[in-house]
Amino acid sequence: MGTIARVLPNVTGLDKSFDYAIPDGLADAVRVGTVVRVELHGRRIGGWVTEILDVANAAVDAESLKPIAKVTGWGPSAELFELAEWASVRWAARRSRPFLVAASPLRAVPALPPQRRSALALAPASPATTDLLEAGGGVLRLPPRSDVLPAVRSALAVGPTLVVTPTVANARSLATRLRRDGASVALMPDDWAAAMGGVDVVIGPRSAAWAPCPGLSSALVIDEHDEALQEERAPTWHARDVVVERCRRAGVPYVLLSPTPTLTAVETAAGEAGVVHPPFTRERAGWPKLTVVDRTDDEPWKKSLVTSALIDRIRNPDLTVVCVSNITGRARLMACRACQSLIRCEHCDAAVGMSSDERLVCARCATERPGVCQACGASSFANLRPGITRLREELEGAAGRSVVEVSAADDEPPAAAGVYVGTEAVLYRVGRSDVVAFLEFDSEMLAPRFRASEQALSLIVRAGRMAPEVLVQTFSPDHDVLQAAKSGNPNIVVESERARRSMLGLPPFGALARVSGSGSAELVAQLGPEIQVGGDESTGYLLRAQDWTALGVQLNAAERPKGSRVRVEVDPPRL
DNA sequence: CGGACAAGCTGA
DNA sequence: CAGCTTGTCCGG
Repeated sequence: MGTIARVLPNVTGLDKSFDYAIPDGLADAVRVGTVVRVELHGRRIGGWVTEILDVANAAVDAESLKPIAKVTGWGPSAELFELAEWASVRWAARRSRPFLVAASPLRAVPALPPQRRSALALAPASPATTDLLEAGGGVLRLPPRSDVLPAVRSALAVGPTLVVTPTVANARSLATRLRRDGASVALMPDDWAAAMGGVDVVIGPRSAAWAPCPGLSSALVIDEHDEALQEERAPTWHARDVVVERCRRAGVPYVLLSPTPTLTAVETAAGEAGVVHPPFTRERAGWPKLTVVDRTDDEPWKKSLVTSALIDRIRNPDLTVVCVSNITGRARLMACRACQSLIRCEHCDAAVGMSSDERLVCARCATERPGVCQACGASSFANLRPGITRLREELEGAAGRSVVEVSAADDEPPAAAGVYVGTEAVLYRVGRSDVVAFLEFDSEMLAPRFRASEQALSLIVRAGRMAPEVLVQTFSPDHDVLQAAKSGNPNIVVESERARRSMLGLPPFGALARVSGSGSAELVAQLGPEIQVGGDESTGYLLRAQDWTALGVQLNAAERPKGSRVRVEVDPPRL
């Protein structure tokens, strides 16, 4: 007798469900989502109950099945299994396991704590959020220096709210403030059990898009533009897209908050209430003062990164200045002092830098040769793009005070100083300052990535949260990104992106994936005519399709040759 | 995934 | 033909 449980093993490489008998004693403890242990092929493995079957509908009777060996505890609810199925197509993951792992507790949860929904109603503090929620959700555009707490309070006044932030630190600080306000909060991933038991707010980083939230009444994504919301490794799922789909399925509103919403967010919200923002004068006041240093004004022979505007700031002992340069110690550009020609690789023609032992090493093809000019044979070179170390010395000379180099690799917080220099990582490692200076912002704005404009504007947002002034050195002072930041109107970038991407069929107006690694040629060859294929196996194939479902279905259906190491990145984060 | 078992290669 | 490697199949 009894009923049958269909169990999906939590084992990589095994994408098949198996049926087990539910022993009478466990009948109450086993439901869809329950985490169990079962015997399979002579070993004990963990898994999720994905379905409860009636004996009448099952192919075999319960007697001939092995029993569930043990109930480990609570797991994801039924809706999240369906959402995981959807995500496995959307990001061509083939299996839903990675998503179910994100949706499951870290440790066994044998019993749930009691519900802790607070009776006290927090006064809604953001009328714009309340309006958006009533209108079915959308994008809330608030300038860089504004607080998102009122928006969260307005959402949780309506009912249980799911909040996703880019980092754990963001989530933790918001959680602390919400608790101080008297709300019950589950901070993910640690408070999985409390979240499943029922609280006012479930909050956490990216993976919290999969957190339990019984009675979900709305969901918020904080800093929707932040790249941390997308998983870097395949499957490259994006928390924003998961939250939006989850809300649509649950029939509840979502709010995407950002000073600079992505085109994807704006297009997504167009189906709901669209974009809401404060009056322009108020929005503009929340953006940092943007100082644009036009480097085309320089004398042509003096293209120094240390401009007079920058020197003004770093010489001022009252100012803390953070300098951002994306030149790493290795990426260099050199010219012959004798004949002025650029030093290139003799094999592939790429610009080469000099190694510490005075030899020229090509970063592209690894060809090495002695430090001699290929045009005139001289052996004295000028460093056109110095590494950070060299730049630090140059800045220190100009500043007349000590300059600290900040690198991403250091574990220690940087020593206190008046001037810091480093790659983008410096924006994550130094706290408050008076000026953030991007020494060569063109390499951000004009980077060969299709989201370069959005990413560059989001750097200004980050800088603007650190400092009241953002200084940008550029050869393109009229670029959309700078217009948008200067006027506090990110819509300038959204509109130019819309025009460009709709013409080129780039996301969100088309689906894009990169397939690379050995065996990708065989995989790509199986795709139907509705998928356009570019590139080759050495550089990786670029796939385009009308929509994500068409792309995902085909990629998941294609067979992978044995021993292949194919990497599939849907909506590749850095392309 | 990891065990079972079959087919292929090697050496005396 | 034992002894070992390599490959394919399958699990409730």
